[in-house]
Amino acid sequence: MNLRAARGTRDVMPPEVDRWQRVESLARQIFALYGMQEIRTPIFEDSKVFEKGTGEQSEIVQKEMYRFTDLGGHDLTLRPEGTPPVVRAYLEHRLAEGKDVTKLYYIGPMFRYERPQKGRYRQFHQIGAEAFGSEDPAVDAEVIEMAMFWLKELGVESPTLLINSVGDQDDRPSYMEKLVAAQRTYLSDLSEDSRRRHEINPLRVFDSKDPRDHAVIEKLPTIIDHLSSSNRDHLDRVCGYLSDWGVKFRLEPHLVRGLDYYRRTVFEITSPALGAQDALLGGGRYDGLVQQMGGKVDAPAVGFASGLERIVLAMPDESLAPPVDCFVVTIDDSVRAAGLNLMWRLRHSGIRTTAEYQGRSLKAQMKVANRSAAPTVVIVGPDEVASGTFTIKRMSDGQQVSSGADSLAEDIRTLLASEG
RNA sequence: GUGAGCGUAGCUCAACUGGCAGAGCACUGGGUUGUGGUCCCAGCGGUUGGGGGUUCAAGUCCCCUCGCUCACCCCA
Repeated sequence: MNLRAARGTRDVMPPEVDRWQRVESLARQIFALYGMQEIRTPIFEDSKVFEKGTGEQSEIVQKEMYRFTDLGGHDLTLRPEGTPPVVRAYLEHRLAEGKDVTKLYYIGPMFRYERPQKGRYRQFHQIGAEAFGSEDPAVDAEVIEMAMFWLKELGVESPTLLINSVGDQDDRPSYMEKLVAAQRTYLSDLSEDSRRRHEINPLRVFDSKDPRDHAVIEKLPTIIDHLSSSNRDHLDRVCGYLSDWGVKFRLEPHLVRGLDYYRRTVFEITSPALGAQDALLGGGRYDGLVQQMGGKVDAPAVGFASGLERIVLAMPDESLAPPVDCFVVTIDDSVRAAGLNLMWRLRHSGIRTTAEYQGRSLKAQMKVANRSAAPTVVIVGPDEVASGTFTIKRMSDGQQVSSGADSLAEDIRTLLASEG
């Protein structure tokens, strides 16, 4: 085997692709109920979009980007996440200058150069949603509730919603001082990785999976206890709406996000059906990002991104529907053209139809039909062509009925329906 | 970037302390006229991931390399 999909990429083959289509179509359907509209941004952007948006110091920009110079000398990057391109488009098309709340969602591939493992690929796919232009906690709650509604309709296995607030410029700086000071006193008890986090991004110490760190983490001050009164109120109101709308969640003071732009509300939805990479979806409020990316004034915003590979992993197996309704078999070459003609008519009457194309025997054609999972077979032979009456066979029980060329589609539909 | 495990037929896997590469499933043909699935018969299918070494002899032992998987890390 010589050519293979590149490391960290994979083909989504039938029938798995049915599940992907279901995830996507249900997202479109449900997000529309919240007034969301789709945006399609380019797969690659000027690298500055991610340096300014994702953050120059972030792990993603530092070591995970598919970054290249094109033939014209432009510094470009395959998008590692969806939010910065959407913000860029939001600004480029002057949406920030109106007062309306803008709700956008996107579906598409993202790229990060990481070691592949369960639920983690170098090309992966996200569905994300962003709401710009309001700091009403109702919008935070609405976006979260929408995500939960969607996952519930998809039947994903026990999604768990975690919520926290990471504060903003009013309360975060003084909290960070306390946190760093506290971490410093326990420095020798922390793992090497957490000591590094302490230097680069102290909040992420809370994310450590190293058991040695857990004891220290328990003793560190949490931001939720140091929120300003207005940020505490914002969080309480988000939680209040969620409770009103029947969304179960857990307040998790240790929840932090990897991206630096989050302010106030952060949330994550996990599922036990996954491995170590158990976050199905994550997001939060990112007031300030619009301005940081060049907006004359800021537009507050809140959104999330979900990983499709992970959602599909967490979905239940469902019995797959047959890919066709009918299979046409022809007894010999003399009736081949008549058979193909019948197939053409069926398709134009809305019956999904296929046939065998290797010129094999009737028996072999029947085997192919059986393998195709087509629920019905139309048999075309010299007698049928002469009389204009064809035989429809229902594969589940072998029952056969005769039908004229004009009533064939209708009779197939009847047979399919009576099967239940 | 770090660590561990694993690479044998299309798939799932066998092959004792080194001794003729196998099975099941799948696939192809047949079991007498124009009917699939179950059953029976026959058949196709392999540089044992690749390269080197040790040996009379390597799927098996050693070295290198490539790939896959899981975890760390990162995050969706």
